[in-house]
Order: sequence, then C-alpha cells, then structure tokens
Amino acid sequence: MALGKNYDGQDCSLAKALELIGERWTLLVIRDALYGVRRFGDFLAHLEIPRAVLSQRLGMLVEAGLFTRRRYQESPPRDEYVLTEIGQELWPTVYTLAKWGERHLSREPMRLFHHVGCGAELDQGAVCPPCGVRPALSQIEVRPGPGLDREKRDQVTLALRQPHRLLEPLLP
Amino acid sequence: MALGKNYDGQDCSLAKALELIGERWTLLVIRDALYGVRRFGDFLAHLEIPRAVLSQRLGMLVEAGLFTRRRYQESPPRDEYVLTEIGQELWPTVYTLAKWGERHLSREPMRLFHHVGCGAELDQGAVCPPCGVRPALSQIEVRPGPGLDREKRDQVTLALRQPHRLLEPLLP
DNA sequence: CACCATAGTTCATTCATCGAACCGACCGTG
DNA sequence: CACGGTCGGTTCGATGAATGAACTATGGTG
Repeated sequence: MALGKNYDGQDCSLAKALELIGERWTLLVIRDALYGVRRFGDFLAHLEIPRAVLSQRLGMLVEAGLFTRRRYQESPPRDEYVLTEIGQELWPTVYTLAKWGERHLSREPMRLFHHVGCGAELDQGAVCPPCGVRPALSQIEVRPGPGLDREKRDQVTLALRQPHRLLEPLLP
Repeated sequence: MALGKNYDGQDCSLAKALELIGERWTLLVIRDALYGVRRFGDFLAHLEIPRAVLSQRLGMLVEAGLFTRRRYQESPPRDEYVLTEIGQELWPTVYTLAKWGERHLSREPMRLFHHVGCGAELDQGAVCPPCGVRPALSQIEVRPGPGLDREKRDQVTLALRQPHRLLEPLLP
C-alpha cells in the first residue's frame, strides 16, 4: 500500500501504531527481523522491495526506536539493523495476524513455531499449550511447514528451510 | 498512504493477510466495526476518511468475506456493514497492536477493555486474568480511559464515552 | 414543491511506490 | 595501482493510489 502516513484525527493508540508500522512493507521488514535478518541486502533480496523504500523504512524504524543500527565490521564498514525491545514486542501482533492469514487465506501452514524447551507447537495466541506460557522469542523456533514455497532461491529463504530460533542471526 | 496492494513474491500468510487488511485505513475500519459501527456515514464521520476510499474498502472487505452487507430498512433503503466471523477473528491482532501502541506511543490508555462477567481488565494478550480465558467479543466491554480525546464530536466518539459491548450496534 | 439526509461516484491534484540507473566506499586480484 | 566486483545506498521519471471537493441518486419531510 501506500499508506499515507498520518491519521491525524484519530486520538487512538491503534492509529498511532499504524502511523509507524502501517505503511506498506513495514510489517514484513519487522517479520524478517524477527526471523533473524539483519542486513540491508538480505531484506532486499528476501522481500523484493524497492531499495529506496527499504532505505526509507529502515531509517524511519531506527528513528522511531524499533531498530538499532549497529556497525558490525569496520572494513569495509557494514551496519546491521537489529530489533530493539520495543520492536520485539510486535511479535504477538505479527504472529496472530499471520495465524489469521493462515486459517483463512492459505491451505497449509508455511512455517511452524515451536517452543524450544518442550517442542510443542504454539497455539493461536502464541502460547505453548503444555507449558501454558508465552515463550520468550529466544525460546521459539521457526520450522518449515508443509505449505512452504519451493520457488524462491534467496539466501534468507534457503536458510529458513532449516529450523531456526527467532532473532538469531540467520546468515553469517 | 497508498499501500500498493500485492506482495507477489511473498509466499507467506502474513503477506496474504496484509494484502487484505494492510492497506491504509482498513484496520481502522475493522476496529470501528468491532466497536459496533455499522453505517457508512458513521465510519465516515468517525474516521474522517475520504468517501471514495471508504467505499472502495468496504466493497473489498465484503468481497473478501470479512464483512456482510445487509439491508436493515427498506424505505428509504439502507444497508449496514457487519463483521463476519472471519472479520471478528482479527480482534486479537487489533487488540495486541493497540496495546503495543498504548505502551510505547501514548501516555495514558484511551480505552479500557473489561470482561463483562467479572469486571476485570484484559491483559496484554486479551486474556481476562482472574478467569484465565479469552472472553468472546460479546463478553468484552469498552470503557473510556483516562487519556481519552475531548475534541471530537461525532456520534461515534460521543457514544463511546459510555461503556459499551463490542459488536453491539453503537448507534440507533 | 423545496429542502434535507444518506450513500455513493466522478474528477483533478497531490503524494507514494516502483524499478532502473547511478554513485561512492572499499576489497581482492594481477 | 588500474580493474572489476560487492555492498549500501541515492536519484529520478513513470505509474498508481489517496485526497477532498463537487456532483448524483434516492427517498423522506414539511
């Protein structure tokens, strides 16, 4: 979409949230970051998003405090974009929306989310049914599901063919 | 904004969900419908959305099965837009995102959500803490919170100054 | 009949996205 | 040290969506 950006009249926390993360592509960038994507080029290849838009979105998300930009090597200088605590707290929103899409718009799940401790699959509310808790992100593993795409060949897609913990860097 | 509409490459249930509800204004329309707004003119006045956009969105949401359009009086002919079961299932997404916005972007909550049975306020996961369940929508009451807007004067805003059950028609 | 209300559609302007081309820093190689 | 390649951007013209004001259609009200 192009979400124009502001919802001026709406004195509502949902509208404020949407001013930040409601623009086209933004929530997909955050989803990728939850999966462990960190570098500009990896977001670019996985999302097939125009470079200018990705650049604008990452800049805005850093500005808003959802990501930090961190130099991870000096020569050549390279930065990575990592979710802050605030950004990480969007996980329940991302998860419940993806589950909704899965129930109503897909035939089979493309990814499955499991609690690392006990191995059980998370329920609709991101709770681990046997344990009765919402696991921390570091205790959640993404696994490929039966409906998974076979077409895409970018590094991120390939890396996600293996089970992987959320937030762990996905690529070297 | 303009959210372009499709995320072609993304074989992912989140992307499919965003193709439906990721466009500008769409999630706010759904939030209003959860509050009990049903008529074209009420969405219009409360959201201050351009008429053409509201018309396009409602048409698309009916098409997609998130709303039904129902004639509620014959003379003059008037239709109302009501959430289907599928649309209602977006409640957890809407709620968790609004709560996120409340924690990080507002000082005080503008609306509070209580379980009708026991009167307790819902937690971050839309669960009623004493009861340990996620109440059905009909068992949730929206109440005005301390941060509430005093400016707006449209019918919907005024009606929401009183406690009100979700989905119950907000206006006569 | 004049006038109002509701629910739209039409249309010109403005603004965001798109995608290809370009840029600049740095590396490795010969 | 020239050459080509990679990474992470910025720039720019074309396209498409959102905006807001004006207009249409239908039916009621006084």
